[in-house]
Formats: sequence, C-alpha cells, structure tokens
Amino acid sequence: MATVSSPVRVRFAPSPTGFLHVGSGHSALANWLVARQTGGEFLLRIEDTDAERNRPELVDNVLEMLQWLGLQWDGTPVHQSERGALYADAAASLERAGATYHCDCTGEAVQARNKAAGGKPGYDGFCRDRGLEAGPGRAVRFRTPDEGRTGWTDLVRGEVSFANEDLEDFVVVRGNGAPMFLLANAFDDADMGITHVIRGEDHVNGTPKYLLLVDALGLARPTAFAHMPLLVNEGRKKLSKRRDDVSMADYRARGYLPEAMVNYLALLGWGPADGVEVRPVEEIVERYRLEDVNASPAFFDQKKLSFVNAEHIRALSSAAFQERARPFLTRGDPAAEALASLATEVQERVRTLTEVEPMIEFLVVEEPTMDEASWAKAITKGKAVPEMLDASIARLEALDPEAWVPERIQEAIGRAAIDAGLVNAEGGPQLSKAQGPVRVAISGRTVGPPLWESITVLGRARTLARLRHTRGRLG
RNA sequence: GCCCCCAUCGUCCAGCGGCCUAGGACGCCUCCCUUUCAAGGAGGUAACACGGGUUCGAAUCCCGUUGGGGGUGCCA
Repeated sequence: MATVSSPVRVRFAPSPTGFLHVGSGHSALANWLVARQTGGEFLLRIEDTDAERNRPELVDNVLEMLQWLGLQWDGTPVHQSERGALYADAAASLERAGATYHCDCTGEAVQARNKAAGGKPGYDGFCRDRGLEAGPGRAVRFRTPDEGRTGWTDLVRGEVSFANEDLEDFVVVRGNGAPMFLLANAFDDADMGITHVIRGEDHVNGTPKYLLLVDALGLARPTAFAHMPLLVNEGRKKLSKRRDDVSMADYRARGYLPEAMVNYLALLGWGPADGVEVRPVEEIVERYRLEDVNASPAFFDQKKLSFVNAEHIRALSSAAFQERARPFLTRGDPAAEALASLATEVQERVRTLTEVEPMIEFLVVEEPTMDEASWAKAITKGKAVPEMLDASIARLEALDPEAWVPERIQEAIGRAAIDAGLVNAEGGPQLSKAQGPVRVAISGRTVGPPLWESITVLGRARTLARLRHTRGRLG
C-alpha cells in the first residue's frame, strides 16, 4: 500500500454531545500524527448540526482536552452550525441534478411497512416516485443507485466496497430544514480540501453514502480514507460513555500525564518497528505509519496505560516531576515542601500523580492516619514490637541531634533491632523485621519512601513523639 | 435478519511464503538485589480459531466454517 508522504490535510470532527472520550482521542491522535509527520494541516470541525442535542459548553471540553494532549490544531475551528447556507446550496444542487426527492413518511409508517414486508430495516423508497413537492415537515432523501458498487481504498483495511442496492435512500435534509450528518460531513470535507479522512471504524458503513454524495455534488473525493480500529472494553464491546471509563478529563484528573496518554493511545492498533514502546511523542510522529495500523479492535488496557504513565513520570526531571505533581497536592505548600524533601524517592514509586500525596502525607499532618491493615500486620502481628519501639526511642534519643542524618539513623535503628533481639544468623540486625513497627508508628502505613530518609525529614521531635505515642497504645 | 469489518500469548504489538522449535511489551508467577514498597536484574507462564486448498514449503496467499465486532435514525 502506498505510503502517506506528501503533506496531508486532515481533520478531527467531533460532535459536541459528550466529553472528549479516549476513543475520539485515538482518532484525533492518528490525524494529528499524520499531519505533523507530513508537514500537513490538522483542522478541527465541530459537527453541531443537531441543535437539540448540541451542548455548546462541551466544545470547550473537547478543545481543552486536545490542547492538554498537545494535539494543537491549525487555524480556527469550523462550526457546522454556522454554515447552514452552504448545506442548503448543496442540497439545492442535488435537487437540480435529480439526485434527491421529498419524503413525508414518518418513522412509524416506515417501520410498519417494513414489518409487514418481512421485517427488514431501512427506508423502503416509498416516496421515491411520488413526485412530492418540498413542504414543511418533508425530508429530502438521496436516491441511491439500484445497481453497481461503491467502494474505496482504505489505508488500514484495503479495498472496501458495498453493493448500491444495499444502500437505502437516506435523508440529507431533515423535515425542519437542518442538514443531516452525511451531507454536512461530505460537503465540508470537500470544501475544506481534506485529503485524508481518518476516523473510527464505526463510520465504515456510512462511507459509500458519503462517496455517492460527493460524486453527486460534483466534488472531489478525498485521496484516501483510513478507518481506525475501535477501542473496546474487556467484553470486547465498543467503549461506551455509560459503562466504561472513557472521559479524557477523568484520566487527567486521575494523574495521568498527557504524554503518557498519547504514547499509549498510539500503541493501540500500531507498534514501532524497533519495538520500543515507551518514547517521546516526537519519535512517534517520525515513525507512525497509517498503513501499518491494524484493522482489528484493540482493548483499552488501563494496566498498561498505568505502566506507560509510570515510565513517563520516571523520565521527568525531579523539578519537572514536582511541578507536574503540584496540582494534585491538596494540602498546598506544606505538601509541596514535603515532596521536595523526598522527591526522587517518591518519583520512582508512583504510577500516577494522584499517588504522590498519600506518600508524603505523614510529613504534613499532625498525626499520621493509621491504616488498619498496616497496624495489624506490623504492630499486632509483628515480632518483639514493644521491645523494638522502646529500643528505637532510646537509640534515637541518644543520637546527637546534629547527626540526624540517614546513615546515623540507620545505625541507630540497627542497634535498636539488636537490642530488641531482632538479629539475623550473622548476629546483625534484622532490618526488614525491625523497620515495620517504626514505619507504621511514624507514617501509619507499612509501605512508603525509604525509612531512614523519611525519619530524617520528619525530624527528631516528631519521630520520637510518634514512636512514644504508638508505644503508649500498646500499654 | 441484512450489509461491512475482524481473527497470533489473558492483553497490546512484531511476523508481510522459507531466518518461526513464533519475537517484544503489559499482566501474572519464581528467584536475585534489598530497610518496606518501588525501580533494576535473571527466569517462567502463555498464542498462530477450525477445515479445505495453492506451494517443494503457509502464522503468512485463496476459499469456506465458526467466533467476535460494527452499522442498520428526519443522531453524529
């Protein structure tokens, strides 16, 4: 299959009926990648011809999410709602060419006839030859050919074609005068000079009608189409707003990095030849090939997304990591300062930015929130817990306040372990056992950043107070 | 129902007629490292849906079957 090389002119055409969804993001990304790669243009068109469903405020969400992802579009977004006259002209030209007719059938009437005729869906052509004039409430239908085939070369699917006899006479203008999706969509693509139509697989069935319309309008067909694989859930069903986690804004709120989202989305349906999956977007722009995109549906795997996100988090400089985490710190500046003191340790341990704060929270709050499971594991079921806490208090207290550094603290805890009888075969301290009660006492949890560093940052007074408090609870 | 599409490990991707006793990644499991958890290192688990062709040779090409998905609106 030919490679897309000369500059393309592509578009992302969302309908503002919902928040930007990871599936639309996937299609938008494919368009953007190809535009950037070929030095072409990535245009935006808001398909808001349905005044009743249209929610203008959702346009903001779509634009904001595209910007968040870094998918900057070229020029000003086109709004179909402002182009009614153009569609009316197109419809008039269709009528002059005899390509359309007026229809006054109601949906119920069509259904009833279909049922009587054996239950096949679609319009039956009832008004085709009735010669109805235009009139209020009357829709305009396109007269599809009765024979022949309509097809195209799809960059991801190869040759695709439909028998014209299977294509019903579809509506191009509604009874209220509003243009239908297919008319506005096909007309605009030609009018905007779109060379490559890249969109989801759910548009495959509408493509022959689109093509018939473009031809009847005397406009040029796009150079190529590419129907991207659908993104599916664990049940292998198309991702849906109702049952799946698909809102791009939610992923942002849950601490995913836009570069990780873009990286992961690019991996759905495609993979770089060198096998390096996690990489900067510029490298994906260079390597992406529409012709190599798979036609089969891809499962949107949040576990892998998390892995990719963790990799991108670790790739950040410490300063950048702290800056990116800042909006997720609900406890403000104190939390930011706490993070600064343990940044590299935390950065290596989180998969999303929302996991940052819980890891340093013990440094910010008065008293750490005690995790019940951790208490049960390290305190209730721990070995020589009272002894270990007593010894830690004694050893840490004896430590020169000037020497409150990780190395000295490790030594002190090591001695405390030996005092408490937590020794290994060589007579050394059994640190893995010894650190449990201390960690829970100071942070409330069994997992967290390295202990010696945590104690160093917590400070002498607070560390001793928390150890004593926990010791006190044991009686 | 009809039309269209899809079919390699649980998942994503590689494979485009011999290099495949099928490779990488996520996940899961084991071990190492280790103050917890991560990270890192070493292993392991696991797939060409089925049946016919074509060919000296098929995961790769063709046909069929089965399975899955999408569409089937005066929504986009």
